[in-house]
Parts: sequence; C-alpha cells; structure tokens
Amino acid sequence: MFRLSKKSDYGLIALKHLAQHNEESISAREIAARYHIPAELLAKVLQRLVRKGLLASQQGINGGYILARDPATISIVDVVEALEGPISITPCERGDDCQQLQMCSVRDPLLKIKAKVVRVLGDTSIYELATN
Amino acid sequence: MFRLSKKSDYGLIALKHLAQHNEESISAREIAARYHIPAELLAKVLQRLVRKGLLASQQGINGGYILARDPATISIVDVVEALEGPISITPCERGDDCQQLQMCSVRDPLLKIKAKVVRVLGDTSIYELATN
DNA sequence: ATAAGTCCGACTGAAATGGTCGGACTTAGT
DNA sequence: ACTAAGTCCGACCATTTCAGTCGGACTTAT
Repeated sequence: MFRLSKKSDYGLIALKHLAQHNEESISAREIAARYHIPAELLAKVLQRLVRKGLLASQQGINGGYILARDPATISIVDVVEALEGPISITPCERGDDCQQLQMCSVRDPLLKIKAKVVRVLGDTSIYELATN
Repeated sequence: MFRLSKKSDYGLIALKHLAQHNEESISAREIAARYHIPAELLAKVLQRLVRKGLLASQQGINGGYILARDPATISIVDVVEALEGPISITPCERGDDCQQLQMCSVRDPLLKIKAKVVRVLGDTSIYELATN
C-alpha cells in the first residue's frame, strides 16, 4: 500500500546517479552493476524515461543515457508519473465508472488528500536528491 | 501506484457512514447494499477493523457494527494501516535486505517523503470525513 | 565492411489483490 | 427451553498487476 514500485525506485536511483555525473553519457549496464539492479529491467525503465522526455539516449559503442533537462526541474512526481501513469489515490479515478459509483461518499475528500500528496512529491527535485 | 486498495476504500466509506449514524449498530449487509459493495468483502474488512480496535461488533439478530472510538481520534492513516499493514514507500522497508541493499542511495530521502505523506494522511480524521 | 556494444519491444513467471464460499456463533421469538 | 433467522468470522479460489527475461534492431568505432 502506497508503496512505489521497483520501477520507480530504480528510475529514481538512476536519475540521481545521472544527476551526480552530469554531462557524461552512462550506459544502463553500468548503472545496473553499480546498484545491483537487473540490467535489462533498468534498461526498460530508462527507455521509458526517454520516451517521456526526461532522458536522452545515445546509441552506439560508447552510448548511454544523459539527463534531458535540468535536474532541478525534474520532480519525483514527474518520474513516478512517467513510469506508472498518472497517480490516483482512489480506484474510481481510472475511468472505471466506479461500479454504480457507490455513491462515492469519500471521493472528494480523497481527491483533496491526493492533491496534498502530489504537492509533497512535487516539492522534491532530482537535484535535491543528488546533492543532499 | 500510490493507489489505496479497495479494502481501504470500503473501510473508509463504512467508517464515514458509521460516524454519520453514530450510536446505532449497523450491519455489514446494510452498508454494503447502500454503497453497492460486495457484502462478504465488506464484512471481512469490518471484522479486521474490529480486530484492530477501531470498531466493535455485535452479533445476533439485530447485530452490526459500531465505532469503538471517537471518530475525531481515528485518522485515515489508522484505517489504512489497520487494513494493509504499515505503510511503506520504499520496497526496502519490509525486512528484505534490499538485494545487497543496492547502495540504497535514495532510501533516506524517500523516508523523509514518507513521513510527510503519513502526516498528510494523519491530518484528516473520520470525523472530518463525516461532517465536511 | 565488420563486429562490438547499445537501445528497444514482446513474452513468460510470480506475487498480491479482489472476490467468494461455507461454518460457527448469537439472539429474538415461540 | 427450543428453534430458526440473521449475523459475524476464517479459509479458499480466480484475476489482475508487477517483476523479471529473452531475442531482435540499430548505431558507431575500427
């Protein structure tokens, strides 16, 4: 519950590492070895971050990944949403019509709470992760 | 991601309903019908809340559930933790030794964020849910 | 031109969740 | 005191989601 998936975990680790070694291209294999992460899985995570515009990839023999934006402008929410889709507190939010909507008596309060949580996650950037 | 399970959702709905109809015993079946929730599933949720001391159950022909504590003293965190165990942001927290601990470069920052999230969830009580 | 090394998308296995079923208990009425 | 209705309660099964794996396509330095 409320546990972020390993995909997000791995993504944050990689982004932090890239932020600390900025301006140089680092391969997925290298990061994976450094943190004992399955290489192919990390590659899949990173390629998804590329598609979402957070990373840039360089193919070829000395290729790798590099940050596409200033780490100070990348928040944890950005990473999580890129890897797992929009974050939703309530099950109802996902297009399901909520099984007769079950009167949704708790929907509105939970949406407010979600907003607060998102704000908390948005307050921390990759830059802060890398320097603190 | 960050989605609370239906168990928690149902639990919150039921507690809110019980808080709004305080001092009277209400059966799981009745609440389930009111909000279109599978009756047996809701019963399982409620019985778990009983075991955790949030509700009191009354068996017999006119039995049902009733709040065991002042709704103002029950926060959303209490409900969620009662139904899904301690909330953990990082996968590492759960006793697993984190696969060589993967240097856990993001562990500490995430723990701080978790604390903030818990505070947000703890700020809202069932009483507020029922009155607002 | 070749080959090493990388990124990339699709497939498989495992865990957690949602949901269901039958049993045990308690209580009101006769 | 007995009966029967109605409730709580714990164990079981199906489904979805997630973690992880494998093979292919591309790019680049030699």
